[in-house]
Amino acid sequence: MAELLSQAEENYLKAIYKISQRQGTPVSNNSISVEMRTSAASVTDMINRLSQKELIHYQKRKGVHLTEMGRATAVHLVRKHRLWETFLVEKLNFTWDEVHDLAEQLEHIQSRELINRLDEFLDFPKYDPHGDPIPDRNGEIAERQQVLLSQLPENQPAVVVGVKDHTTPFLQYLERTGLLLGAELTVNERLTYDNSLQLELANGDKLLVSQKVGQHLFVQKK
Amino acid sequence: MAELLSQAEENYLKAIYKISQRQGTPVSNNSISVEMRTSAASVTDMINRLSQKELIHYQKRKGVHLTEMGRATAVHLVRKHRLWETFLVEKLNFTWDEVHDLAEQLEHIQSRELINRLDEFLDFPKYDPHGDPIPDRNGEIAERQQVLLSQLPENQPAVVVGVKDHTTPFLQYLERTGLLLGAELTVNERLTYDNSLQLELANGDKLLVSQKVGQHLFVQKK
DNA sequence: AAAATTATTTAGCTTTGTCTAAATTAACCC
DNA sequence: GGGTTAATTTAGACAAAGCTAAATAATTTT
Repeated sequence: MAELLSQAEENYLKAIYKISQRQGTPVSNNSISVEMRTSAASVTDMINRLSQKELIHYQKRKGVHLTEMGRATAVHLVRKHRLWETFLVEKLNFTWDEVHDLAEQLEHIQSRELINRLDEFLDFPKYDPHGDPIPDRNGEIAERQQVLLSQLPENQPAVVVGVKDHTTPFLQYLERTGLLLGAELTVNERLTYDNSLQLELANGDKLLVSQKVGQHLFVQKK
Repeated sequence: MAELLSQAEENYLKAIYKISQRQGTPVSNNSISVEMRTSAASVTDMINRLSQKELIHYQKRKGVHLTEMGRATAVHLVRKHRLWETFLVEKLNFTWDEVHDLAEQLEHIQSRELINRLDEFLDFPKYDPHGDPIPDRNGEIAERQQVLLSQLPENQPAVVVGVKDHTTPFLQYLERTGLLLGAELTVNERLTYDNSLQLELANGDKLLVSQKVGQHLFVQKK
């Protein structure tokens, strides 16, 4: 699938994959340079190297998209990242807001066998601690029919299944308010003044959350 | 203790530490280039960089020795390497001859906290799967009064506690013959013709091993 | 002690991956 | 449709880590 790629090459592939998931394809030089916090000139260099290796297709000044091989490599990186995050939280008791940077390092470890054994050790988890799906060893990704909390109809029971914002402050907010993965809730009322949401949790607790929170939490209807 | 070192710098420190353990100090440019399988010119370059950072002391054409900081860094790398090996064998069911290369990668992951939690997860092991001592978080190394099997007096009961040769063929030889860590044995007879050893295991099995094997197995008297 | 061998350093080159500044091309706006 | 702005590429530099070949120093041999 992939020869030996440098960490830099892997990071670019991941960035391109991430952007294309968000904004579709083709992916511009500019969006990559923003995502990677690097100069546009560096991106041009790397685009040439990755094209050379047939991991991406590039049309001058048009933008980039991943080849099948590039996509598979990116998906495998995502698999590694999410399995390591799961390991760190489940086995080493890190909290979900601490694990991202560590997983960024660990995802570059080269060994198919290691990852497959880690997967088995963790009992083949389908989702990571943030609710993101973990690609299986064939690159298949379990998609879930989830919806943003902000789009949930009133009085529709639902379960929290993921976050759209992975930053520490948001994760800590959820920690404090108890809106963790698996929490069951319904929207009692949508307040039109500022689009905040009046929630009711399974235990009867009521909680008022801002529009911003509603737009960053994924829920699944029950 | 250590600022951020590159993997190359870390590998050189480890090599210097390893050689100085084996052959004492100072460590020559040449021995480093042999150990690292790299050119003497590259070693000269790196020696200059590491001196600059005060990780080693160097006197032109005399040789190198680690500073306190350099030694602490090397010991911490050894700690990481051996803890990861232990993890791979104990938790992911790798065999002891498979784990070295993987640990070489994993030992460069930068996080004190990760290693301390891994240590705890593994229940603070004192020795790795090859019987080598694991430095604790303060860099203390449990030394053992071990002796080479070839130096064990006849009829002195002993336990296998470590290997001096970490290569796959040797480890697989031990696997096949049952001479694993923890095996109890006595030397019944030393055959002067070729210095091979007639062993008797705890279960009564007899086993003839070559001089070479005797010189690569550590045992502890009972 | 001179010659031969071995070890070390220097010089110069290569590849990665980064940068800034300048030049070019594309896109947008009035 | 011409001008302004934004995006992209080119050119030229730099640092890290490696290499080979040549020069120099140290050690061993005879």
